Amino acid sequence: MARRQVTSKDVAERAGVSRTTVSFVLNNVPGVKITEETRRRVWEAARELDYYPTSAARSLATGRAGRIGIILAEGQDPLAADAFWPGLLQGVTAAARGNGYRIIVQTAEDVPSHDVFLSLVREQEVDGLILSGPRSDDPILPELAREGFPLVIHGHLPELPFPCVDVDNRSGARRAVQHLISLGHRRIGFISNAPLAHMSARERLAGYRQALEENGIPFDPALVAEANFLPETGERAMNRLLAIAPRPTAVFAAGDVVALGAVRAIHAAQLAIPDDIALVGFDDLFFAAYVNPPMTTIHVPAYGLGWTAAIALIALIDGDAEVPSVMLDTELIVRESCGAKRQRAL
Amino acid sequence: MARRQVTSKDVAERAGVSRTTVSFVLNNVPGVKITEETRRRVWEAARELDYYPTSAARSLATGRAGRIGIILAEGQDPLAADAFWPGLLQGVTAAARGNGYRIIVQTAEDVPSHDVFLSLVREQEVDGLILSGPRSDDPILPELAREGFPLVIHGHLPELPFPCVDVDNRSGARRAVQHLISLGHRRIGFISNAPLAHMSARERLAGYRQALEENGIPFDPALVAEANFLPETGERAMNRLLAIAPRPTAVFAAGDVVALGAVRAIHAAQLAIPDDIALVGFDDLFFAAYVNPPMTTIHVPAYGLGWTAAIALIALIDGDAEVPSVMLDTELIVRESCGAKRQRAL
DNA sequence: TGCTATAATTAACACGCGTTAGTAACACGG
DNA sequence: CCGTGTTACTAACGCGTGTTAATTATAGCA
Repeated sequence: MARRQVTSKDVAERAGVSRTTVSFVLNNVPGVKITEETRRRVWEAARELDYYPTSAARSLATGRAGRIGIILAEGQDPLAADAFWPGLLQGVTAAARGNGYRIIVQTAEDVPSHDVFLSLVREQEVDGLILSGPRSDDPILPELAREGFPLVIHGHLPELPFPCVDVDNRSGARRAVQHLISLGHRRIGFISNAPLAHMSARERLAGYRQALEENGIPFDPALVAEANFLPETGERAMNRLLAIAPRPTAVFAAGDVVALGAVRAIHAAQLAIPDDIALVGFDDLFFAAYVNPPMTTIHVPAYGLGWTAAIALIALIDGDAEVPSVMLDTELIVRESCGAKRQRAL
Repeated sequence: MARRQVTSKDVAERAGVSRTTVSFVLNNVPGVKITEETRRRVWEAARELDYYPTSAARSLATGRAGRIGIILAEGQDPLAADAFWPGLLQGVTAAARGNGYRIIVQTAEDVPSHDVFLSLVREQEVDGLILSGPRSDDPILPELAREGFPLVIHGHLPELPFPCVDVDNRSGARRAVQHLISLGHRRIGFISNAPLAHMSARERLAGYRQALEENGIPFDPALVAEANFLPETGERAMNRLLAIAPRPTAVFAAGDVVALGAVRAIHAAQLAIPDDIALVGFDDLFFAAYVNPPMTTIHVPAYGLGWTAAIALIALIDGDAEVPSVMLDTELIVRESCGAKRQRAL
């Protein structure tokens, strides 16, 4: 039934050479002289026997696993986190495959994060690790930093010397608000994606303020409403903004999920988007194109984040001393909710 | 910097026993008599040295990788596929972790699928494989079947002897249509999620017909419109149904993605959901709760699919001769688009 | 005491690969 | 003829574990 294991010894015998020569040829070891004829015979024997080197043996001999791990933590925003996984994973996979690495994923829902990944490191299952949304208080991280273990953070963790890969939240927010301003709005509300204790929320607020400032619009704290990941909190935040007189003519909701709640609140108030209130979101989660009206939002390059993180990690594994943190740029996706298309049509 | 590798030899020396004893104790090998005192000393030494067995060495010795692979193929429906990944992965991960397995994921976008997973099998990187949305024409699959390689299909592939795990599309569709019928509808349109060449589309259509039949409603082929994964195709299908006189009072869109297009078409025709046309979708993709109006749909248990597939695979790996295919049940999620809540409120 | 059975432990091998240090064959200049 | 290189290869070891077969200590019984 199960086919007999083909080893390099079999290939060696078939080609009439030693196992060493087989290894040299198949791995294309530089600096060893082997006749072209011998090389041919080895390759042919390997092909005929359908030889694949056993990964465990190779790992044991080389001391490298040939795998990188990625820890996917949900944080408090399962909806958005879920929406990012596929792109992130594809980016990591693509970059890793191009460099001969496989991917091990672990999801960390509620368990203490180091339970999930420490054994990966200690058992040498992986050569390096990408942490997406880590608990910054995990006591293992400083230890791994001291050991120089290759590790890349997706997100933000400045107190440790690991390279971080993240999207440029501030410039993205600035871009969104600038768009609204250039459409003529001057009274623009802000709904945070999360409590301001979160770095991403603070950064997006900073981008909002920066855009206002650059256009000489005074910042009004009353126009800032805090939401907390879930659509319901976005709805409540929007209702608070709607109660203000005069009402803002536009709102930047710093996360598509909370923007969904804002949409609901606006419709419940019998107001139209974008005619009564223009709306711009953030994240470009994949439902954004399909809600009513289709949402103008800031696209976050999930695939690019995964790719970049993997490339950075591989550089670390290869021993590069200084691998810099990276902030990826965002993109404004203009759909219907901001009113730009309608305005242009006039 | 990098800490010195701790081997079982170190543990043995520290505990004053042989390496063999260490292995016996730490692996809790049954049938070997070891003094309680010795056991204690070994465990203590292991703990003090922070010993973790190297996975490559263990794999080489045992012949088992301790990993299972999952191939995520997009098929022609990236939107829905993306929405399923996270739940599927979490289910697989949870079941695998509980049984001491790690997860290797490979995404297969456009590349020939066997390029993506054949080396995983041949290099013995994984003890078994879960294929999500495989190309049924891959010539490697019959070969793996002959070898008895542990493999589970997520989806449908009856011509090969692998266990399949899928959702019960027919009973789910029947449930959706039955719901509309029990709300009083008798003229119900059907929009397929995909061309009827696809098994899932045929099964969902069969469920639709079954529900009609069970309620004595004659089947009218004119009320069946074929869509093709994307929202635009759902929009076109809906427009065809809207052109029929008399207009259907309800529509079962056999996929949430095409249902989005249907929503757009209905709104474009200045009709209201559910007042003019009631709508039920399928899949419960996570935007379903947030579109306008919130969509009544059939929930597909992505997590459960992953869990079940992993459990089946582990049974195969453990040598169970007959691992049956499984069809998981669906659940009707009643929201606004079907009109049930409104009706009840009257 | 002497013999046997059992409990406790270990020496030695296997897993399949990469790799270092070495060998044999041969050419070449003097 | 010797000595020195160079080319083309191989013998042998190490990686860190699991496991089989053998060995030594301990108890039981006559």
